[in-house]
Amino acid sequence: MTSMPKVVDIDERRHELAAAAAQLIARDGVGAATMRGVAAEAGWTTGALTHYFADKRELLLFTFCDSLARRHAARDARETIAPLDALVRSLEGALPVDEERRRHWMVTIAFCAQAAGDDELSTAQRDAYRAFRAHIAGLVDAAGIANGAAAEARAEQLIAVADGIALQALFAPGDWPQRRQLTRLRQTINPLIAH
Amino acid sequence: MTSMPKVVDIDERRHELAAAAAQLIARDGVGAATMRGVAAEAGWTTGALTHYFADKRELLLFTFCDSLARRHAARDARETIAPLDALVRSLEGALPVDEERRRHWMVTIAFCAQAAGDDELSTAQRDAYRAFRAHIAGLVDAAGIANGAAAEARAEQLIAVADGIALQALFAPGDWPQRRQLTRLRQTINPLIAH
Amino acid sequence: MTSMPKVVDIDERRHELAAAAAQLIARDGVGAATMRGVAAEAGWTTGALTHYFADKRELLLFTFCDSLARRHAARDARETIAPLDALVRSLEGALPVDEERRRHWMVTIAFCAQAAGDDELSTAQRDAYRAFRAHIAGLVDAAGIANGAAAEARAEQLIAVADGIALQALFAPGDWPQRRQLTRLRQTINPLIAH
Amino acid sequence: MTSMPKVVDIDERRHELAAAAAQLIARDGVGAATMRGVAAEAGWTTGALTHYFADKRELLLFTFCDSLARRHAARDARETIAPLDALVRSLEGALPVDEERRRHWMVTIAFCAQAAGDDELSTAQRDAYRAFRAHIAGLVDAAGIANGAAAEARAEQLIAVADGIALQALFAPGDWPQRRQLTRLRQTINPLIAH
DNA sequence: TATGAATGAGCATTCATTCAT
DNA sequence: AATGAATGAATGCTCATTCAT
Repeated sequence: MTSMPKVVDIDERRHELAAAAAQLIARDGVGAATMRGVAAEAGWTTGALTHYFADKRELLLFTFCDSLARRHAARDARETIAPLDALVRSLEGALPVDEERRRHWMVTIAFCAQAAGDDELSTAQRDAYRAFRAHIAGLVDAAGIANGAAAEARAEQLIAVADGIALQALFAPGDWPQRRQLTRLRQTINPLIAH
Repeated sequence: MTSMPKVVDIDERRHELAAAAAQLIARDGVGAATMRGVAAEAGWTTGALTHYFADKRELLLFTFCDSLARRHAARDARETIAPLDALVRSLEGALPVDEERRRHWMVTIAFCAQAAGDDELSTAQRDAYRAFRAHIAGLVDAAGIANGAAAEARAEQLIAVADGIALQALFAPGDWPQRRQLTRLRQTINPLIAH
Repeated sequence: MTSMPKVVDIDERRHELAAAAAQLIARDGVGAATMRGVAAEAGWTTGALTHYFADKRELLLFTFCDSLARRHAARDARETIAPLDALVRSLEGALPVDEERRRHWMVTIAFCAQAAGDDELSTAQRDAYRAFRAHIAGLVDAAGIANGAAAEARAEQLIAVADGIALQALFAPGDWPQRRQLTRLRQTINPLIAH
Repeated sequence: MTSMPKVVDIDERRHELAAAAAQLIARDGVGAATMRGVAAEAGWTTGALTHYFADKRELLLFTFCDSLARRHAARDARETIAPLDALVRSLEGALPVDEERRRHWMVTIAFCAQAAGDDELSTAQRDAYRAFRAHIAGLVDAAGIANGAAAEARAEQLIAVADGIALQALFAPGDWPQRRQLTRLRQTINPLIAH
C-alpha cells in the first residue's frame, strides 16, 4: 500500500477563496481585494492563495465566473416550473434582494471597472451577458410571449428593467428594501410578459 | 522685489485633471487611475496634482461629481423645450452612445466599485441618484404623465429602463451601436410615457 | 503487513539532481536555479529534492563538487598515458570545448558568485583549486619539466593560461570554437612544457 | 526669478548606487545584492533606488558597465607612458591586487552568472571583452611586438595569462598576496612581450 | 520514498504622499 | 505655482522550507 499525499479538493478550495474575494469586494470595495486581504478573509496565508490562483487577475476572473455560476445554479434548481414563472424568477434573481445577490452585483461592478482595457476580462463579461440574454430569450419563447428575434428583443427589455432596478437598489440600498424592488419589477415587466 | 504669482484658474485646472482621470478610468480601468498616471495623462507632474487635490480620494470624488455635472449641464442646456421631449432626451442622455457618455458610465461604475465601505463616497453616489430621480420625476409631472408618488414611481421605471439598456451596451459595446440603444429605449419607454 | 521500501540508489539520485541544477545554471543563469526549478528540470517535485539535500546551500555545494568530480573522473580515466600527454590533456580539460565542460565552468562561476561571504563555500572552492594545482604540479614533476617549488610555479602558469583562455571562450563563445581554444592553448603552453 | 526644484546630479547618484551594489556583491555575494540591500548600503531607501534605475536588471547592468568604466579610466590616466609599459600596466590592472580591482572581478563574475540566458547582458559582457582585447592588441602593436592578426593572437595570450592568474588569486586570496600575483604575471608574460 | 499543500519571510516593484527648492 | 526627489508602506509574487499523508 503506497502512502498518499494530503488530499485536497482543489475546486472546493477555489470556490472558498473566491467567496472570500467576493465578500471583500462587496463589503470594502475593489481596493480592499488584495491578495493578502483575500487570504486573510478566507483564513489562509498568501502563499496558499497562489497554489490555487496563478495571479491576482486569475483570482478576479474566477471570482466573477464563480459568482455567475452560483446564480446559474440557483436558476437551474427550479427548471421544472412553468416557463413564465421561471422567467419572472430569473429576473427577480437579478435583484440585490439578499446578501448573496448583492455580492454578485458588487463583483460584477468591480469586474467591469477592472475589465476596461483588458481583452480577456472584457470577453468574459460580454459572454456572461450574452448567455443571460439567451437564457431569458429561451424562456420568453417557451412561455409563448414572443419568438425568434422578437424574443431576443423582449429579453433585452426585460433584462434592462431588472438590471436598472438592481442598479438603483445598489446605489441607494436604504431606499430599496426587498419588497419595493420586487414590486417595482413586477409592475414594470407585467405589460412585457403578457400574451 | 515683488513677484506676481502666476494667475491660474484653479477650477479650470481641476476640471482638466478630472477629465484626464475619467479618460484613464474609461480606457484602462480603475487600476490605471494612479496619481502618476492621471498627472501624466493631463501633461503635469505628480506634485502639481497635489496642489489641486489633497489626496487620491478627493480626486476620485471630484472626478465623479464633475462627470455628473457635465451631464447635468448637457441636460440644462435644453430646458426650454417641451417637458415630454426633455424627459426623453434626459433618458437618452443616460445611454453610452458617445465617448463622453461612455466615459461617464465608466466613472460611475469605478466610483461604485470604490465606494463600498466608504460612507462619504456612498453618500455622494446615493445623492446623485436621488437628484436624477427627482429631475426625471419633475419632468414626468410637468409632462402630465403622473404626479406625486406616482410620478416618482414612474421615474424609477423609466430610469430603470435607460440604465438597464446602458449597462447592456456597456458590457457588450459591439452588440449595441447608437441606433440600437435608442430604438430599444424608445420602444420600451413608449408605453410608460403615454398619457 | 510489511511493506518493502522502494530501493533507491541515493547517490545516483543526488548526481541526477545535481546534473539538473548544473544544466539550469548553465542555460538560464544562477537566478533560475531555484529548488522548484531544479526539481522540475529533473522530473521530480520539490519535496523529493529535500529528501536528498537538506537545503539549497547543500544542493549548490554538492552540484559544484559533483561537477568537479566528473572532471576528475575524466582525467583519471587516462592515467596510464605518458605524464606529458596527461598534462596537456588535463589542461585541455579545463577549456569549455563541449557542453559538459561549459556547464562545469558555469557552475564554477555561479558558485564563486555565491561563495563570497560564505566561509564553507569559499573553502570548498579554494580546496578544489589547490587540488587541481597539486595534480598539475605532480604531472609537471613526473614529466620531468620541473620539480618542487618550481613545479608548483609552473603549474600555476599553465593553469593560468588554460583558465584565461577558458574565460575568454566563456564570455564570447561565438569567437571561440573548439579548434581555436585548443590551438591558442597549445601555442601558449608549448614554451612552458619544454624541457 | 522663478524657484527651481532641488537639483540632483543624476549621474553621480547612479555611480554612487552602483558602487554600493558592487561593494555588496564583492563582500556578500550576488545573493546579497537585493534592492533593499543596495539601497541600505548606499544610505538610501528602496524608493530612491527606483528613481535612478527602472529595475534590478538595469541596476546590475549599470553596475557592471560602471565598474568597467572605472577600470578604463584608470588605464587612460597613464596613456602618455611608453606602449610597453602601458601594456604591462594594463595587464597588471586585471589582477585583483587591491579592493577596487577585486570588486571589479567579483562584479564581473556575478554578472556572468546572471547573464546566462539573457541576451542583453550576454552582449554587454562580450562587448566589454572585445574592447579589452582590442585595447591590448593596440598596445602590442604600438610596442612593436606584433601586428595585425598576430597582435590579436598575442593579446589573447597575454589576457589569458592575466585573467588566469586573477582567477586563481580570486579563488584562493590567502595564497596570492599582491607581490605574488605581480611576480607570476611578469614571469609568465615576459617571453610573450619580448621583441 | 515521495507528494504537494501550506507556510511565511523576503523579494522587486508600485504608489500615494511629503517637501525642499 | 510647479517641480521632481525622496519616503516608506503596501502590493503582487516568489521561494526555501516544513509537514501531514
